[in-house]
Amino acid sequence: MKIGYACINESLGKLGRFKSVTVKKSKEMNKIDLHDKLRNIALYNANTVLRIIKWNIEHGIKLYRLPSGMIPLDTHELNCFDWRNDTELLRVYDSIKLLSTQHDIRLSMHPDQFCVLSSDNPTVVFNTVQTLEYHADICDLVGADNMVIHLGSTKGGKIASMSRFIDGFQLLSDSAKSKLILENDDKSYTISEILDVCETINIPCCLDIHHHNCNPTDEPIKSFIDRVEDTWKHRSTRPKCHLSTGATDKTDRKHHDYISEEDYYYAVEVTKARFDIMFECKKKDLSVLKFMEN
DNA sequence: ACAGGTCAAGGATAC
DNA sequence: GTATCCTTGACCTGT
Repeated sequence: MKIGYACINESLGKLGRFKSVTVKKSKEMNKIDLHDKLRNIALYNANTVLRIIKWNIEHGIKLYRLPSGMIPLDTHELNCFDWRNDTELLRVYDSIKLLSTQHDIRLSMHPDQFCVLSSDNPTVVFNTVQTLEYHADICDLVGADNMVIHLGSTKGGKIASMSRFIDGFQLLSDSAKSKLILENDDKSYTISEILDVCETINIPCCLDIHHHNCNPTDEPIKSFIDRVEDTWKHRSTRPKCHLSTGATDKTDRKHHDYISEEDYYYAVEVTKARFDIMFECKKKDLSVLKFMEN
């Protein structure tokens, strides 16, 4: 069982953070300057991931999520940086892959809220496919095994939306399909509904325990564990769950700075210590460290 | 050095 | 239909 965190590393200070550029700023720049800026940021972000993974190795942390902004403006029409063919950048990605493989580090990604495969707007679905393909490419280059998203929209009802999601999934490349995993959310789709979709299209289900507390099912969480585990069987990876502590109480959708001991040991118990646990809290690595000392 | 405002993208909700 | 919030982090501007 591995535990880990997402994106930022607090211990490294400024060196554990990432760079970005806004569309607005990019529009004010000439193409050559913008190209250089995008390339520099992409290189900086890749080296930051490498730096963080080295730090993770020193501290025994073997689970880590890369940020979505590895390539600034990734799928935006303004992007003039041919990152897929940049030898220097690919070399850094390769170092990440090599180091992670050597040290048994599990990597993942999490495309953000704008990725809505279930949208009723074809343009949104088209953009989502582009974004998922971009994430899948980065996953391949650094050796990440999965990318997790939410089911998304509920327009026209959940049944119709789940059906749109399944249709949207068919638009993805085999590479993206083989990495996509689905997570229950804190407002709309419960673990039960997510499992139905996962079983239909044969993709793994990522159980978010805090989301389940906010958006529960009639049945207790433990009754879903076997089904969740079964969705992972066809991939050669351990099941994964997300864990947060509510800012004020169990059903507070806002995340606390740290994961509480109570929540952590509950997650271990519920998943029978057979799942990797991704911490989702503000203090990132600092929270994970608290549970690494024993 | 620090505080506050701003920023690509979708969706839900309130008016 | 339009405004606003959700929510996070980086960056910029003003003090």
